[in-house]
Amino acid sequence: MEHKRSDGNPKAARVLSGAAVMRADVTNALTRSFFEEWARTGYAGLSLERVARTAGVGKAALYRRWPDKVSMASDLLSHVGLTMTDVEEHGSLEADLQAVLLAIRRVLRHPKVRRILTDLHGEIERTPALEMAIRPFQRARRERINGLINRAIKRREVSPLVDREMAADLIAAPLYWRIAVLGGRSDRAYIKRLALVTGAALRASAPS
Amino acid sequence: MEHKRSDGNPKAARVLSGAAVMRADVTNALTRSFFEEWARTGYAGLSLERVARTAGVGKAALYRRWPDKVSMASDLLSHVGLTMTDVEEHGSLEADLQAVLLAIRRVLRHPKVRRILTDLHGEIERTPALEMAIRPFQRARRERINGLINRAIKRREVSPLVDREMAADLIAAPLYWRIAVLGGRSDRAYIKRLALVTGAALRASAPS
DNA sequence: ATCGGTTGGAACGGTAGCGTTCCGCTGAGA
DNA sequence: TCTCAGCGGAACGCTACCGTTCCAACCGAT
Repeated sequence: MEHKRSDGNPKAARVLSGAAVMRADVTNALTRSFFEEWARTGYAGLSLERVARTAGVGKAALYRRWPDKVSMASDLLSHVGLTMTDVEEHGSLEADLQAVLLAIRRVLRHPKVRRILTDLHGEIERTPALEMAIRPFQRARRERINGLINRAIKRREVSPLVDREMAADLIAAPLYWRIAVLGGRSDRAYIKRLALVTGAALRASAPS
Repeated sequence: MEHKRSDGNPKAARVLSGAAVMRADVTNALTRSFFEEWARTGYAGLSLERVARTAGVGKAALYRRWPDKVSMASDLLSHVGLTMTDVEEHGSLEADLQAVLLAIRRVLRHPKVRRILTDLHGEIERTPALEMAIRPFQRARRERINGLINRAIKRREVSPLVDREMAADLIAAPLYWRIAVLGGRSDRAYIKRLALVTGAALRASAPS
């Protein structure tokens, strides 16, 4: 991952001394088009030539920034904001769960995010470099759920022996399955019930 | 779906009267190569030319059977055996759940199946025809879970008001997420605990 | 033995993306 | 004002796949 775009902050363009620097608006247009095309055609069908074209940019401008598709994807993914700052102390396990589920739904509601995510999960088997790029997201989700469980333990709502790994699966999977895989709906009532049911599952998930 | 291969039984080749019929061994080689390549390159990167080549078959033989990629995929998927005959009366909700989870794991353990499945879930958004082809599988899974719930209701283990739709999500999703999306392990102890926890969730899933 | 349809193989023209290179233009720093 | 690097755009040679067409060889049914 040694790109010519080294600082990771496109907005710093054209402020360096000496000579011209790559323009931030071009970088932004390329970034937008990349994800747009990714959602439209999938990663495998993604053509950098088309990305540059729909960005209204020459191919040279793209290849000056990234050497190839997987580097561009990894770099752009690693620069996506994580926005996981919510502390989420809502007073009960079920309330915390509902907040997490709503946050997950908020992300999965964007059709582009949904398409890119499902496509990505299929592509990772073929392109391990992409797995590295999304590891921070997985870690963030895991820590978020860990915090939720720690609070529940402190409240004596679940056993300290609760299986955290299984808990992570139990919380994230059903909603992802429903929204992203099956393309189904999930209104607020569904989320609320899912939070209650998941809470019951977590309370029962201590090893016997 | 009006292919020249109309009977859906390749083994009936060369028994009709009158003249030569497409050879079943060629059809089988193409089928095998199609899924092989699908697992290797993904649906989007799947090239019919390569399928014919790796099958040791001329392109003409392939195009004589299917007009294009999506027709071939739909046809082949619809001919995959469902093997959902197990009645599964194991005496308790948890035992039934464990049997279903083990069956799901048995399928997801095959790397090719896993790859094709995750790829398929991403591709469906772009190729709705594929969705039609896997509907029978979804229906079979749904009925299997419905039967499981009916037996649990009869045993008075769960409320008759249990949310069947959510139950389907709760049962299938965590294991799929763990094995296919995260690429994680799932030994027999994990399955057993997951069955217990899912059972607790189902018992709690009646509307308040 | 003849017939008819499938076979593997090769080739067709067309489309498309890759990664590179060159052009004349623009605009900001010196 | 001059310089210089990034800019859009066009073209390069290359590779690959599409869907079609032709061929001689083959083989089972009649």
